[in-house]
Formats: sequence, structure tokens, C-alpha cells
Amino acid sequence: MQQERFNVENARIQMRKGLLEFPILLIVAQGEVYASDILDQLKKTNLIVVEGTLYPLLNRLKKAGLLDYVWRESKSGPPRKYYTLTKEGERVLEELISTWNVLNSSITKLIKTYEKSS
Amino acid sequence: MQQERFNVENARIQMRKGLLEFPILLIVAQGEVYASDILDQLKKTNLIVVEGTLYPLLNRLKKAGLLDYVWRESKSGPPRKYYTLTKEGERVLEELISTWNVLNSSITKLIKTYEKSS
DNA sequence: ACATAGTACCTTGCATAACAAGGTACTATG
DNA sequence: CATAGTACCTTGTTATGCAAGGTACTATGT
Repeated sequence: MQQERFNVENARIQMRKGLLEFPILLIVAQGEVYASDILDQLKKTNLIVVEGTLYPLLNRLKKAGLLDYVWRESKSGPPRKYYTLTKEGERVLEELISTWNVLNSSITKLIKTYEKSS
Repeated sequence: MQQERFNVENARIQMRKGLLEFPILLIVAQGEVYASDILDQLKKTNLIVVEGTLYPLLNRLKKAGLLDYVWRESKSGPPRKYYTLTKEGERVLEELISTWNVLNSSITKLIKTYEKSS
């Protein structure tokens, strides 16, 4: 199981495509969370995601070295994987934030132009 | 060539996935444009798109009844398809704008939380 | 002791869509 | 009439979100 270096340009493509990794990284950045925590928070963000999407994605991010996890026992069920952001994950997240800021301000500008014209 | 009703919920999924139809609709909303105009504007928006992506997408949006076009001759080359937004396109665009606003404010909130904590 | 319900993680197969690469056709220019 | 520039389109590949289904652990009721 080798670890390829995370490709930021590819992540920009992913942001266009998926826009999912970004908020997930932001959520994990808040502290130790496991899958259900992430699902709950994404739901609030209007980004409804299902398990079949989230688990493979978390595994990808782990494999890419952006996330790490520890097993912790639960009082009410099987053990959970608690995820945290790695140094590399923080570095990538910073870049994604600045990509988002550019994208956001461009789109906001387009929206304002549209609203003025109508 | 039948025209299915455009599915807004599906468009929300697309926004997560692609985030491309949305700015394209915004650009077309500004007035008659053809493919190269759209490519130029998207480039400024940091959403670089290639022809192989754009043409099929414009055809999809046309088929879905969000866009319409007229052929116009050019002074320097073959004729061009100039696209405009249909009534239905405007209706959908309004919905996408409000979806965007919710998404944007949620993500902005996540970013602020992240920046406070570091 | 055992069945049931609830929770947590994961996998398989399908559909969609962005992309790379290549193709057709029109116009202007030397 | 060949070349360059422009414009639209198609094919094949790849990535990924999703639906559906699966395994396994814990607690609860009988």
C-alpha cells in the first residue's frame, strides 16, 4: 500500500466535480470526528451524502495522507474510527480554502450582475 | 426528440458534482453568447473548461429546455450558435442561486470556524 | 441463551459526466 | 488551391456519487 503525493491541481478538478472533499476536510479540522458526525454536519450544510459515498471518500483521503484515524470504543455499539487532519491535510485545506475564495467571489460577482440586469 | 421536465433536485446533485451548469447559466443570462465567449468568461472565473466538456453540456441544457440558440454568421469563420436563456432556464437559475446561497453561507461558516481555531 | 434492534464500517455494480484526443466543415489569405 | 484559423461535435476513458446489500459489534427483552 504505497502513498502517492496528493495532487492539488487534481483537487481543484475535484472541487468543481464533487465539492465534497472540501467541506469534509473542514469538518474533520474541527477535531476528532467519526463518520456519523460528518454525515450530520454535512446534512446541515445542505450537502446530503450517503454512507456509500462517505466511506470510500474517507478511505481515499486517508490513503492520500490527508487524514488519519484512531479506533475508539463506543458505549453503545461497535468501535468507531475517529478521524483527524494530518499536517499534509492542513496544507491542502489551506489551498482549497483559497481556491474556494476565488471561486466564490467570481460566482458572487456573476450573481450580482445577473440580479442588476433583472 | 422529446423534452423531459428539468429535475431541480437532480440539479442540486449536479451542483455538488459539477458546479459547472450554474456559472454557465449565469453567463448565458447576460445575453447572447456563443461557446468561445463562455469559455473566456469561465477562464476568468477560475473554472477552466475545455470544449469537450462544454459542447455536450450546452446540448444537454438545450435539450432540457433551459437554453435556446440561433445561428448567426461570423465575419471571420463559420457560423456560430448564440445561446440565450429560456423562461424555464430563468426559473431554474433562480433556484440554483438560492441553493448556492445556502451552500455558500454554510461553507463560509465552516471556514470561519476553522480560521478561528488556528 | 438466543433472537432482535441499533449502530458502524465496508463493498459491488451502475450511471453520469468531465476530460483528452481527434474529427468535420466553414471562411479568409497568400 | 493549399494553409491557417475558427467553430462545432463525437468517441473512449476515467473518476466518483449513489443505491443496495453485506459483515460485525453491542445492548435489550424474553
